[in-house]
Amino acid sequence: MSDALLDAAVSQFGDLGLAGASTRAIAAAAGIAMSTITYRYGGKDGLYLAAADYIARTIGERMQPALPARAGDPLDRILGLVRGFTALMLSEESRPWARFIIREQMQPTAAFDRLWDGAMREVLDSLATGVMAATGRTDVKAARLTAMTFLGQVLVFRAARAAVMRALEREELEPDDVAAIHGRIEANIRAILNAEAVQ
Amino acid sequence: MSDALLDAAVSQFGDLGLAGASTRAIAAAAGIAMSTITYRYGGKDGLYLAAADYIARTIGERMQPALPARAGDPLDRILGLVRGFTALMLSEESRPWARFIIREQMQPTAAFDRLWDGAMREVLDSLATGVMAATGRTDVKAARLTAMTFLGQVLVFRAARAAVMRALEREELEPDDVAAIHGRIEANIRAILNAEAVQ
DNA sequence: GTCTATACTACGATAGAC
DNA sequence: GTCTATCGTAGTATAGAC
Repeated sequence: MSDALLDAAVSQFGDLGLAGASTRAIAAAAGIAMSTITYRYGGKDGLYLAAADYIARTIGERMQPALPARAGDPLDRILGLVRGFTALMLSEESRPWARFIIREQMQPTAAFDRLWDGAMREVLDSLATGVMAATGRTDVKAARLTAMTFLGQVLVFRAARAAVMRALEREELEPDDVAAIHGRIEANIRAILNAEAVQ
Repeated sequence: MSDALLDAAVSQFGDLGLAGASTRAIAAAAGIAMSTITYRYGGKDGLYLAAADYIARTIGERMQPALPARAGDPLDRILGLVRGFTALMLSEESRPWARFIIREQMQPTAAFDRLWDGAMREVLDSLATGVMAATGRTDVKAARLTAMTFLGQVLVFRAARAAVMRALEREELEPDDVAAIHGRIEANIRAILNAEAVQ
């Protein structure tokens, strides 16, 4: 379900933060009166939480297909999950809500619980399970740590996008940059899991 | 050189962003009158840029010892650089200015140039040079991409700190968590460089 | 339910005393 | 140089018309 008000809220909260965004501007972008926000969500804070739910729902839908830890090669499952996450992080679509999430990571509010429960925990668990299966190791915390380093290699291309663009000397990501990033990450993960596997 | 006003500015701009932070609150934290900010830096924007310079200077000083691409094993140089960066990202000291930088990454302003030139470019170049030396490869862009994935594995522990704490089921990072993170990252980098090295 | 009006608060900038 | 006092602007919330 699409919602003009929530789209505008995610975009502006993501770009400017809770304090920086204004309900006037959000309402204007959504084509409604500001007081309608008060009516529907009780105020700015309520709208912010609703935006978090909206993001969690969207990510959940996007990642769902890759999630189930069904039978199959664990390495393939991990690579599929990471590739999906990478594509998401590189996409323009992810920009506003990735910003939203990173802000919440740095300063969690009640909205972070909704993001974590609604979208993040499942992805991390699925990755950690795959890591254990692929390496033959059983330390859950260690597997989660490894999974985190996988996610970090992907996240950096969104969270440090400005530095990435300077490093690549580009104005924006070209298709061959995207391919190179996918290839680099996949090679890294293969190397790490390979080195970690118990004989 | 320490400066109460710049410390307060970095902290509050980092936590709340340019729009969210207020000059009144910054001045109060620094124990000066708000109008003194106008006098010294011309206004809020000027203070923000000065804060960026201050951060770049601080990071430059911290990373300086590990930077020179002197003789020695390239793998050791890389691991030393990454270990220093990891210690910085895990430290409480880095919290306020890491937030500041990540905000600038997501929405670069003129302040990003100062951060990039003053602190980041040198670290990335040094890492990329090390990657080329360690693997025997000569593609600079590819080496920078690899360096970025190294930094991403470190950055995630600051940028996604809230998720890390939930994954580790901790309230705050304990010494053995820090040791495990250092060990995980080092093992990953060894595996990646090893797999990448031309025979 | 959604709008327009308005009340109230907090912000950044500036002028002028010291 | 640093302060206090004040101005204009923009923010959220609310009351009341439709």
